[in-house]
Amino acid sequence: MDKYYLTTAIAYTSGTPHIGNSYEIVMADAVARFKRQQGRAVFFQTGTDEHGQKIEEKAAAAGISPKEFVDGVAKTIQDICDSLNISYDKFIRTTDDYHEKQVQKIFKKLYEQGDIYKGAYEGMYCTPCESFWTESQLAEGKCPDCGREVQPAKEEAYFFKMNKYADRLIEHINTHPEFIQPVSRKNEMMNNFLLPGLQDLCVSRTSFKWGIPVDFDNNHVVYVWLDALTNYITGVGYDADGNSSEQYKKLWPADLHLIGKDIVRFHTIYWPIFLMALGEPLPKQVFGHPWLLQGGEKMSKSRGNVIYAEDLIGLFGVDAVRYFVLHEMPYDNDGTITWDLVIERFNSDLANILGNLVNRTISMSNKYFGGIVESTGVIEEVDADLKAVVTGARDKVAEKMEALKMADAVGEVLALFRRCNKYIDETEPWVLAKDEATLPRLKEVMYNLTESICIGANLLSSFMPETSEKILAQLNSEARAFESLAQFGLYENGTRVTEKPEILFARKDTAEIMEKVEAIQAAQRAEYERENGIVEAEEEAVVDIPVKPEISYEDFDKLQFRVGKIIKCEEVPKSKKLLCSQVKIGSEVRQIVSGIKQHYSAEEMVGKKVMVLTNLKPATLAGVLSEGMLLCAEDAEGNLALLTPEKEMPAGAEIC
RNA sequence: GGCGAGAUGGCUCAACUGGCUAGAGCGUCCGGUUCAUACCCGGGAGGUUGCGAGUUCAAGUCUCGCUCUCGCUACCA
Repeated sequence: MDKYYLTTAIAYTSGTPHIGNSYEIVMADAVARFKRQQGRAVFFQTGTDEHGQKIEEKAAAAGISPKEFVDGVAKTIQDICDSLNISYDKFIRTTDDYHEKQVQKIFKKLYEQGDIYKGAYEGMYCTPCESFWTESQLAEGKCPDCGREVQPAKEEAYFFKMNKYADRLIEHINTHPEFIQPVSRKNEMMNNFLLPGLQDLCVSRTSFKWGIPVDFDNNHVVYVWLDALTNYITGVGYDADGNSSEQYKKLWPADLHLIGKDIVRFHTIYWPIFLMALGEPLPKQVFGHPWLLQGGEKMSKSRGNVIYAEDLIGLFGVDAVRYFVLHEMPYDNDGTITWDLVIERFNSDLANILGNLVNRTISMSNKYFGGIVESTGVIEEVDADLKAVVTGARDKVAEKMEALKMADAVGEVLALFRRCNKYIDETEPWVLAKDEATLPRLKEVMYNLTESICIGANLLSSFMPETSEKILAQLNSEARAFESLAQFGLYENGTRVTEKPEILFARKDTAEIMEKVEAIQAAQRAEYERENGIVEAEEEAVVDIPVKPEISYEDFDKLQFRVGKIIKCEEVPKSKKLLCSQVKIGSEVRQIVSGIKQHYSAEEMVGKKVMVLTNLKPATLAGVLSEGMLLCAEDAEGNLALLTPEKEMPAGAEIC
C-alpha cells in the first residue's frame, strides 16, 4: 500500500494554544483521514516541543520542575487534540527518551563529520526568543523580534556550517517547485536568506539547563530547533548509527510537513540542511498555512478576545468547529474568525442545509413508507442531474484535497447536499404522496435522496467524522470504500431508516450565544488580570520587564543625562522608523537620530525639551550620524513617550 | 529601504497557461412551496474587477507607473 506520512509542527509547551493554533491540527487531520479513505497507508504524527529557557523560567515561576510543567501542558494539548477528534497515529514529546537519545547521537554525528564545530558567541541575548543579537541588530537596545530586554552574554557554543549545503538547497528548491507552498513563502526564503548567503547557525546553549545535553560536552544543551525538527524522523524510528527501524525506512521522507507560516524558515532552510548533513532525503512538501485572525486582529488575552477550541466546542460541538476552521481558511491569505461568522456558518450551512436535509428526508421516509427505503426503478429525467452531481463529487473533493484547498474541498461536499434540497423541490414528494398511482415514483425519489445523502455523508467523514457517522447510523448504513463513492445505487434496498431522526445541528440564537461569549470573555480578562497580578481597584495598567543586574554608583556616574531642546527635526530618508533631530544642549547643538517616527511626527518634536543621554558613543544609523540618545518610556504595546522635565528647565541642565 | 503577496458587488471568497453577458455563499428584496430545524426552491437588485496608461482580435488575468494593505527582511543609540 502506498504510504503517506504527514506531520504537524509540534506545539511549544509554554502555554495553552488557541483556535488559531488548532487550525493546523484540524487541517492535518482532514488530510490524514482523506488519504486513509483513499486507501493510503497513512502515518500522522503530531506532538509537543518541550525544551528551552522559556519553559525553564515558566516552571520556576510556577514553583515546579520543568518536567512537571511540560507534563501538564502536554496533557492539555493532547486533550485539545482528542477533543477535536484528531486521528493522529503518534504523539511525540521531545522529552521522550528515544528522542533525546537520538538528538544526542545526531549532534555527535554532525560534530564528528565536521558540520558542527566549536566556537564562541558573544552578544546580547533575548531569553524569550532564545536568540543572540549583535549590538547593531538591537532595537533601541532591545530584542528586534519581540522588543523585550536583552542581556549581554558570551558563550562558548557549537555552530553548524550552513553555507556548506546552501547551493544544494537552492538547487533543490528550484528544481522542486512543490517543495515550499504556497509560493509566496518560497520567494521570501530565497530572497531573504538563501541568496544573500547563510550564516552559520549556533546550535547549542549554555545559558540554561532545560534541554537535551550535548553528551560529549555537558555544559551545553542542544539548540531547541535542532531538537524540535528532528522529531519528524526520531518519531518514526530514525537511528543516527544506521540502525533505523523498518517503519522509518518505509515512511521517510515525509510526504507533507504542515506548519504555520511563521516557521517556514526553519522547515525549509535549517531542516533540509540538517537532513542533507545526515544524508537523508528531504521531505516532499512543506506547506506554510496562513493564520486565523479574530476579526483581523491578533488574539490576545488582555483584550479578552482569544478564542479557544474548548469554548467553541462547548458552544457548537466538535464537528461545527472543524467545519468552520476548514471552511473559513483560505489558501494563502490569513482567514477571519468572529463569533458572528461562526454562528452564521453554523446556522446556514450546518443547521439549514445539511441537518435539515437529513431530517426532512428521514421524516418523509417514515411518514410515507414506514421508514423503508426502496428503489422501484421508476426513473424520471430530473434524476439524471442529481446522480451526476452526487457521483461526480468524489473526484472533485479529491482534486481539491490534492491541492490542499481545504475550503474548496469541504465546499464541494456541501454542494452535494444543496443539490439534494433542490431535488426535493423538483420532485415534490408531498404531491406524489397524495396519489396511489405515483407511490412507486415516490419510493424511487426517496431512495435517490437517501442514497445521495449516504454518499455525501461518506465524503464528509474526513472533515466531520462524527456527523458522518451519525448520518449513516440514522440511515442504517455504513461507511463505503472510496472506490465505490462514485457509484450510485449501493444503498441496500429495503433498509429501514431510523424512526426518530435526531437533530444534527440545532439552530443557534445569536443573542443567546453572544451572551455566553460575553461571559467567556469576561472570565478571560479576569484570568489575565489575576495572572498578571493586576488588582481590580487599580485601573491603570503596569508593565513588568526583566530586572537588570545591580550596578554600582560608579557605573551610574559614568552616564551623563541633560535636558535638550529640539530645535529642528526631520525624517531620515529611506527609513521607516527614524527621525533626525537637532538638539540644543547648553550652547552646543547635537544631531540625534531616534527610532520614534511611528510615535512622533517631525513637526511635533520641535520645541520639546527632552531627556538626553549625552555621552553615548556616536553611531551612524541609516547613514546619518547620531550623537546621543533621546530617552523614552515604553509600555507593553511598544508605545513610546519622551521624557520631559516636569517644570520649565533650560536646555543643557544636568539630570542627576 | 530591499524582496514578495494582495487590492474583485454590503460581507467572506472564486475565476487553469489572457477567451463567451466576471462566478459562489451569506445578507437584502420579490415570488413559490410545506416533507422538514420559521426550513427549502426559484428569481431580482447590487461590481467601470484600487487608480492611470499600454500590448492584443480579446485583459480581473500580461507590461509600465501610481495609491493603499499585508508578509518577510534591514535600519532602530
